[in-house]
Amino acid sequence: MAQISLTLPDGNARQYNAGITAGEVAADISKSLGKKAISATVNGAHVDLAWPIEEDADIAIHTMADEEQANELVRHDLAHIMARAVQEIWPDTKVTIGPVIKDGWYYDFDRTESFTPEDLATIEKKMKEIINKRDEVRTEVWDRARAIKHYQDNDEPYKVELIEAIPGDEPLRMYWHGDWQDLCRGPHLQHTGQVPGDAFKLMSIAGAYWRGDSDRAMLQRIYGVAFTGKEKLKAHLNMLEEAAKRDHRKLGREMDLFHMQEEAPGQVFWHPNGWTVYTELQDYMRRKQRAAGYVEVNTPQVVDRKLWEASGHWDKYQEHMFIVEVDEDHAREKAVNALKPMNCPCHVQIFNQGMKSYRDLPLRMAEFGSCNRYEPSGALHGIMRVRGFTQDDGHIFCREDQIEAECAAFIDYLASVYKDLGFEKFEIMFATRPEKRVGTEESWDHVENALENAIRAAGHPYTLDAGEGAFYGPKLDFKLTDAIGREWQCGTFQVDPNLPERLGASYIGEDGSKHRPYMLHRACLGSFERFIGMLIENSAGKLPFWLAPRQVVVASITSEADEYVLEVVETLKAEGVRAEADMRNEKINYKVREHSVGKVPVILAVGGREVEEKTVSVRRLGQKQTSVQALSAVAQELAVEATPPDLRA
RNA sequence: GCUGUAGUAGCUCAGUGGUAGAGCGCGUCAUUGGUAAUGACGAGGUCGGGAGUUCAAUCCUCCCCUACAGCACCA
Repeated sequence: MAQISLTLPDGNARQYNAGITAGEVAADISKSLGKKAISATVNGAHVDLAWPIEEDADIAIHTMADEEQANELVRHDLAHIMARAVQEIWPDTKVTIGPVIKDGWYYDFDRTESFTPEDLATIEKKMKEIINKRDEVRTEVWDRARAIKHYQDNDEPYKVELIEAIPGDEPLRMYWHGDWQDLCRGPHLQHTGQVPGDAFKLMSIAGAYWRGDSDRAMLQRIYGVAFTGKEKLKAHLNMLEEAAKRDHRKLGREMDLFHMQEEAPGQVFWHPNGWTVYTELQDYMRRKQRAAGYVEVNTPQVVDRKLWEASGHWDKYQEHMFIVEVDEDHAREKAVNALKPMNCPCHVQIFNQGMKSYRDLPLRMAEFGSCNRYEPSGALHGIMRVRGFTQDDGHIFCREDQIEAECAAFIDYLASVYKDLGFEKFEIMFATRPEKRVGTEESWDHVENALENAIRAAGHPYTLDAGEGAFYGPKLDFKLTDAIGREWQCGTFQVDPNLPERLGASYIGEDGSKHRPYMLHRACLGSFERFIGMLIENSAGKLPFWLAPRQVVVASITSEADEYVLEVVETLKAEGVRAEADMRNEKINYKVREHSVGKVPVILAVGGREVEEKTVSVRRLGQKQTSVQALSAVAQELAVEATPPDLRA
């Protein structure tokens, strides 16, 4: 029998007969490792302990202490165990697929009856029984024909389809958890008892399309989360609770920022507090973009379909546009209009007015553009995904040789804005040509190269997101990570050779003849609505002082201080601080609680002593201790904090 | 849009085939207090909309709207 050499992570090599399994290697290294081992990585591939190794390889044996591998195995085995539990309880259920995802797994089932939330407890109970049985996990390699026959005989049509879709004719791996069998790539644990029975939880049931295709059957998906230990599960559930507390819809109500109602689905009624945040942010962005060399414009809301036909949007997005037709009795002539779903075609109209010279380029045009899109009802989510929104939109008309510098300048601009708003780090995704696209391959090659060179030149790391570009051109997407680790795509930078062509934009070059400009679409916040929603969730409502809608409440402790309360408020207002008086006949405890719930960053309490001494008792949101300070000093300090970051000395 | 769940007072929610209840909030009065809820009293709802079954519907059935979770979508 041939000898092979297996190299351990510490560099030591051991000799074995070819065909030895990783489990046997583990047991050979030490008895305890043999017991604790759960899987192995062989030449970079994560495999079962029962997997035979036929040639020289690097090998690492994993135990439950190897978080990454252990989580994968636990979640993967739980997917199988759950599917087995479901089929044991409801034998007429058809199985499909059940992959591992972040924090857990899901499994999609086809069953006539709907699962109910109560069913989850039943399934969980059954799963624990299976785990307690410590059933062996077996694997066999079958050829395709046998596997297909097996699933046909067992009336599992989805599995048949899956096998038929696997390219090539390599043999398939079949796994058994006890008597229950599934087609699977592996790897798995050795027996069901290795899965921690107290570190998983079934979370929810939802519909999901078979193979992610909305034209195909709707299956029932059950989601679960799982970890290697129950403390980790607990920590995860706490995190979810924490996230729920930050929900912008809840905070939006508690802080009296905005509301939404049935009569205007997907549109925001901004209340005074929320609108203060909005306008404060908009004022900031206006200063920033002016400083970055943009000219600001404004364009119509209701635009004839002819323009959308010319731009190509009518064809592609008609169903997602609000169509506006004036009543025939009133209209002088019949016209079909659409609420603008985007600003780009309108900006080209401005560009097209008069002759442009190469000397005018790059022309950076910005608009706080209000757009309306008829988003599918299921897509709406608070103020994060709405039907009426305002983008911090901008289009740069430029020559090809200017793309690189404009891209670099935009990344600087965006980094500076994000930093001011409390996000030090962001990620760049480089999205390339999608399947459905316009333009020639040469043009795509060209523009993708130009954009990639531009990011490289900007010296920022990026991740390739192949096939995710816009239909007209490649793009960069900018992702922020919030305080509890969630990612948000906000900024974008897109190169578009298509729209200037379609809408006939041109400039006169140095050579005296007409040329096509490139159009760069870019946004930093994305939309004010979404970004504010994200800011609320990121800060759990504790917005930075300069953005906080109610910055200071001056609360009287006794009515004797009322006059002084007003004086303090006036002093602060004169310093540009948003201050208000609370002289209600309530106890100070009550006022402190109410304004704390309302996320007011600073409460200044004043009673007899403060009136005497011209001081205020300062209480910062979230802090228990207070400090008594001179009014003048506090006013100066708060004036600095109230200044937007770009205006600070 | 699809699957599922839900909609009762401003908010959070209980409840019932015989036209509704709590806590908070709101109003009035008393209370003048020292950093996350002072007390008493009071007002407030055609039970999401429409149709049907029934002597009788907030409750049962059907349709619609909206929200929530996920999927699909996101110029």
